Amino acid sequence: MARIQSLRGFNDILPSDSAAWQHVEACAREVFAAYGYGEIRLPLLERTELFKRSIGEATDVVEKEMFSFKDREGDSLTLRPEGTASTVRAGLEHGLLHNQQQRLWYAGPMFRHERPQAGRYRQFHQFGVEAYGMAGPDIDVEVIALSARLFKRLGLSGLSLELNSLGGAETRANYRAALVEFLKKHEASLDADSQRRLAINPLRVLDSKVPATQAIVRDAPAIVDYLDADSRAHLDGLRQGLSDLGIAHVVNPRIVRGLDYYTKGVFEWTTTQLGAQGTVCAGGRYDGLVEQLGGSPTPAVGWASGVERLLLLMKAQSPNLPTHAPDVYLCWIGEAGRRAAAPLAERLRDALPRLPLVLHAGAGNLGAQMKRADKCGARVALVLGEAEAARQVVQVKSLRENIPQAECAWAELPARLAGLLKPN
RNA sequence: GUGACCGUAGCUCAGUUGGUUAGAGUCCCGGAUUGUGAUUCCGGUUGUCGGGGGUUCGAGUCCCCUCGGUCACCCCA
Repeated sequence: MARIQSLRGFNDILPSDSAAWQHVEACAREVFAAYGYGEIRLPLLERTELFKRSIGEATDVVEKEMFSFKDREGDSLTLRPEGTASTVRAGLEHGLLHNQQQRLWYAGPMFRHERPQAGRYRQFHQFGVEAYGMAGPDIDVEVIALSARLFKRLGLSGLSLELNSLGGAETRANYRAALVEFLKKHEASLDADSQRRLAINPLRVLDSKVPATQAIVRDAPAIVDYLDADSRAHLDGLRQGLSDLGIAHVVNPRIVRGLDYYTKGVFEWTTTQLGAQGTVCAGGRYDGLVEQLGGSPTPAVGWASGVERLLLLMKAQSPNLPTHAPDVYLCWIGEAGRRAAAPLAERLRDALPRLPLVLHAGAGNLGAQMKRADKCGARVALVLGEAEAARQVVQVKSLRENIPQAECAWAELPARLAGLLKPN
């Protein structure tokens, strides 16, 4: 009989990995709090129309990557492919964006119907920040500094920050016209994909990896030369602010972003250590989106980061990620030991609520129990037999360090075990 | 959506030009040690060889289809 398996690209996160996930999430939460960002929790399902109107009809995400379906009333619904659209929708719905500043963060699963590969899954997890109501580059600098601090906290190295500016709507239109004019002259020499993009989304041609196309694109007009004064000043301010904070970056005129709502400054954190999916965090300014979704004109900037990619990178860079290994394994022998063990375990948990302690359950002689204690990664095994129960003591055996086994009275145990608690 | 490679025990894998009853390591269980793990020794359990069809006296092995995985294209976090 065929067993039911998870859907393609939908992964289970097992206990052997979930400690590392929790660590990343906890670090992110702390950093968001340190900058005064408030969490917003959003539904996973939205009206399809929301994503069409925000991300853009002609983008790949909307054209062919959304999990969309009709519900029982015949409405078209979509599992969210990203978080920004929902954040704006919720902000407008609850009046969060009207004439005020907001610093928000979110975290959770996103869904895109793509062919899975390293660092790319159909259900993947992002956390992101969004800041509303602040037009100057100082807030762009802030969200980037926040991301840099987070990556540092996670122990990541070797990431590089690339910036570009897409300008406002007007410069984008001007630049687009100039670019199309240039590319038309070389149309015959472009690869097939780029020829197709020329008609649909010419900016993406800049991003092509085909060598022949790259050679042509090298001489193409650069958007930087078309920037309006406002966008120009914004980019300069952003760069200055980053330099003031010592955050290294390069301007890469070829980074474009596949979502239509971006304006002015956009950026990506990338690594060369993750194969083809090297972008670990990306974002930018989207000053037009709030108005586009029915609000008043509101400046906005934000980014999103992929948790799976961060974890892949952490695994590649640091050999020991956190685990769920308990500190203490309590073994017992005989009926008297068994009956004394559970109350003792509860007393220890009362005294040391954060001490992970596993009480042996089920069958198994002492040898088997010690084996379990070792295998589950405990640092200390406690042994409680008939003799110990009668005298209200336990044997304390260190499993990881060369410390002789010693006896300890129940009353002294909390003090003795407190030293095992991990800092923080 | 396109392409390449790969599917044999819970895990990592071997399996000869097609040839008896499909193997190893690991893991797990028991014992050597009726109360001491990680080392050692002994014994034991673990299989729809991804699924279906075909060729053949005979298929884990060859062919076709299909499903799944990995990586890349594309795209993006």
